[in-house]
Amino acid sequence: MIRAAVRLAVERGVENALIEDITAAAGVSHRTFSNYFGGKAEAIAARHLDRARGVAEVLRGRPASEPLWDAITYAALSPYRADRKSPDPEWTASIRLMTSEPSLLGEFLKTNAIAERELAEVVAERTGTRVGRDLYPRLVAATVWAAVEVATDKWLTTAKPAPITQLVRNALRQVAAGLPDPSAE
Amino acid sequence: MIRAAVRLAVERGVENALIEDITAAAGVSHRTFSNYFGGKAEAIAARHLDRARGVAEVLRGRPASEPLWDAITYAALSPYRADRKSPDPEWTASIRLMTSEPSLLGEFLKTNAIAERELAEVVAERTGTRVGRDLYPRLVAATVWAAVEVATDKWLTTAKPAPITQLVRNALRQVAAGLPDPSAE
DNA sequence: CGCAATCTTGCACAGCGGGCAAGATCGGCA
DNA sequence: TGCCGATCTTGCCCGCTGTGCAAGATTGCG
Repeated sequence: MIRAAVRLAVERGVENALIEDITAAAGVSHRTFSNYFGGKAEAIAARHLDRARGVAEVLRGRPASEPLWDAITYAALSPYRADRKSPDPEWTASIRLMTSEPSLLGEFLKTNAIAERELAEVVAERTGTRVGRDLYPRLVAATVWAAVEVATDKWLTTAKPAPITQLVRNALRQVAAGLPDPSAE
Repeated sequence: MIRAAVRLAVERGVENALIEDITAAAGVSHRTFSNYFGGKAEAIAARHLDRARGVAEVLRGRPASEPLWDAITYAALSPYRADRKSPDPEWTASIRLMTSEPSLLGEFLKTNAIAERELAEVVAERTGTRVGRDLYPRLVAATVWAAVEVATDKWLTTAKPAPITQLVRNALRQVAAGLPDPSAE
């Protein structure tokens, strides 16, 4: 069902991919679709949501002895490890779609916000901080996702991009170390 | 019109504030509303969008001699300077609404994304980097907004919060300096 | 087999977004 | 002042969407 939604939306554009078409392609009724998803956008974002939430999950599984940012980097790269070689073309297509179509962008950002929230929780556990009290875990989670988003976007929009794993690693290193003005010496 | 949308949505909830009601309260037709906004969410977020874009605008106006993060901090705090005393209650209400109502959250995040994009542009100008080529300006813009969002959220959800300007300043200082593990010594 | 819980479907309806064309309003210009 | 073009507003209309409701199908367990 998710696959049908993504495929049709990519093929003919989001506007021209009627829910009716999607449900027909998936062999379910219009009504069933609504039982599972709040709308077209949610269906298209569903796969990405799973991947994103996995990051927090993986981080939780890392040994406590591992340095925080090493563990974070490992977790942030984990979605790409699942892909045998270059990232799942269906996933990249959905990202491209969600970041380019205004009607989907909101849902895309929402999924990242959900994942970010969960990541902050795990970071808090690891660092002995509390999400409700300290800024730290939320700042870490927010900057991590910011780095991932920026790296992903660069990877998607550059002609001959470096491997996405390297871009993410690079971005994470920068935000972890701070971002002093490069033009000031 | 924007005011009417926010007021009604806050009073009776987003669901129960029909566009028809909003347009009636604003003295315009249903159709005119659609000419200006793509939907209820966009109307409610409009004010926040203006404030958010102002940050990039203000940063552009800062002297080039000012250290980057000082200028950024000044710009990030500028929306609050407009408010005579404590932040505009209408604005805070709209933020509360947008962050709590799932149907508005996407639009809220979109506005921040737009502002972030513009901020990245200005940061690039200032630091001699290029948005298309370097990760740096986008990482800065993204982390700045992350800091602002986290600080704002804490301010909104804490019982007796510190002044929001202080929270933002604090968050910005942390992300600018990097985020090493506080539990590791 | 039988029953209960869950999932799926069809129906119906209000709300929404937007194309279109007619009318109103406003600005400049002679 | 009076005219005209540009912009803004409105009403009409239609297809798409989301959801409450109730009936029917399916599944799993005893």
